[in-house]
Amino acid sequence: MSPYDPSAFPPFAVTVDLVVLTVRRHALCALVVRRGEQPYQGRWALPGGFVRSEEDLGAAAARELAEETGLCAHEPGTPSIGNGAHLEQLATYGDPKRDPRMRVVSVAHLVLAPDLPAPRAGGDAHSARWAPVEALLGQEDDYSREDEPPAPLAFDHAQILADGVERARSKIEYSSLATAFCPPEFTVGELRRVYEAVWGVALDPRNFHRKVTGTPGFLVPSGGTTTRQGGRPAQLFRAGGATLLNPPMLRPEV
Amino acid sequence: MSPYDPSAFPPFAVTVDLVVLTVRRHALCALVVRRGEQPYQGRWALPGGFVRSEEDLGAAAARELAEETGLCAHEPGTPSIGNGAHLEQLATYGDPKRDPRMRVVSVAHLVLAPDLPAPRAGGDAHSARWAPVEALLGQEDDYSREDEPPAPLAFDHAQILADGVERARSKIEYSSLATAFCPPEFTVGELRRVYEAVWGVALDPRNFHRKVTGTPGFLVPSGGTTTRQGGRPAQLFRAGGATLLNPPMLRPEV
DNA sequence: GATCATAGTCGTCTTCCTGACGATAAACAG
DNA sequence: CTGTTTATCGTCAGGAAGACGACTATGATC
Repeated sequence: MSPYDPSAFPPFAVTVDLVVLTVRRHALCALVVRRGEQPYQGRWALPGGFVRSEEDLGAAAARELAEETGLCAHEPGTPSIGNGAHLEQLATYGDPKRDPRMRVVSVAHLVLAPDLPAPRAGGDAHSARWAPVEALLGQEDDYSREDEPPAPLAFDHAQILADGVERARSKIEYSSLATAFCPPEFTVGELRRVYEAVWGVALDPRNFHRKVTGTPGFLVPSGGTTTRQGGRPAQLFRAGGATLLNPPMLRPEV
Repeated sequence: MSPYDPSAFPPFAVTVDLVVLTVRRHALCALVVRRGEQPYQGRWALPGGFVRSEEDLGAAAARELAEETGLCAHEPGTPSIGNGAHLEQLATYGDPKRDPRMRVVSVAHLVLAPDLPAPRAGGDAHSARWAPVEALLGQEDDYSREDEPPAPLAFDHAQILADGVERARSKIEYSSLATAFCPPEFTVGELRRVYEAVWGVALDPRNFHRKVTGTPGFLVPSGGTTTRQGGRPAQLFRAGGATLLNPPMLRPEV
């Protein structure tokens, strides 16, 4: 190396893998599909697939997402239309032994989506489901009554998932990205429960309310109220134009 | 798609590109090499090259870095020995048209290094040099007496460089990574000039001194003093064990 | 209908951090 | 010796955040 000789380069397969996160029943959940073939047949894996010949990486990720969930994702540059989810590139994994069949370089992407109905299984997956990330990553916490034993994810997908979760946890600190987990209209309490689920901590409702309503551009009132959470009616908000929070939300000490 | 069929995948070339940053003469500079062949012959580009068949992505980046600069980089997981620089994966660029010859997916890496002597030109590059990022990115600022007209970088390297610079700018806010720009022993003033060069702002020496010396684990005194910056002798420090700064350094308003 | 549980919202107080900036200390240049 | 440069310590006011009390407006229960 490295005479830049295009005629003699080692060929790689390039795939995209998706870390699709949502908040369901007060828990951070990831989308996983059951593998229908070897290797790791029958094991859970992150959704993904090959990048096509004339396809950009982000486009491939958005296509795979649509195939698996029907979601219309938009990257930050793209104008935000419809009920799209947030999509961003996460990292690239290229260990020579990560796929026993051949050399595969996978460009992982992170998707943050509001709570959805059951995912539709599509493509090569026998089935798809939402699973709490704690169970998938084999944390210490209680999945005593979870219906799925914590079989490890296929390939290096546990590492990819862990990286995606950590990205989400840190990114909602200094950006308004937590609203990507919420429906178009939401209450301060619902947004707080998103933070609590993603961080796995309890937050003071009064300080949280003061913080988010006092940050300019974070939330804009939509006029209505709702009692879907019970208790006193809560004001409804939409995500404001601000994307960066300054000063940031502070994650409580460990 | 996407039956995961290894026998029928579109082949890609996978490369690593390097954004190597350092601080020289109070300016943030990047390592660029002059291209010796088509396309973009004679233009400046980021150093990089093909990933080998049995080589991990980070290893390929470290190898290319050593070939270009002689630097021994270590990724965060690796134990930090010697005069190594900081290396981390930045992002992956895979636009189908980014290289006119063929489909190339490039995994860009970010390297932060202390000020070095002139880079040694190696590999396929006719020559290598440090260039201020402002000139490379065609900023508004004064490069009136720069010896190089701001010819745009080859391929999409201007975008990659801009992403790397932005990563460095934000990362020194909440991590101790600014010390990667410093020699093993440095003064508070030298560290402050790193921040000033990377951010392009002036910082109050008194508040900066209070902040960095008051953050536990950021700096540990090494015992000696130096007057290499002129003026009153300054205490010498080494980087402490802390990697995350909490609370972070605050970048002044724009 | 009274009571209770639940969630939302507004305030207060203390503590910590930061930005602005005065003042002193220790070197070198003339 | 005097001015210049850089380093370092201190003070003060303003803002943000954690802890927590108090009040409000619903639905559920008796």
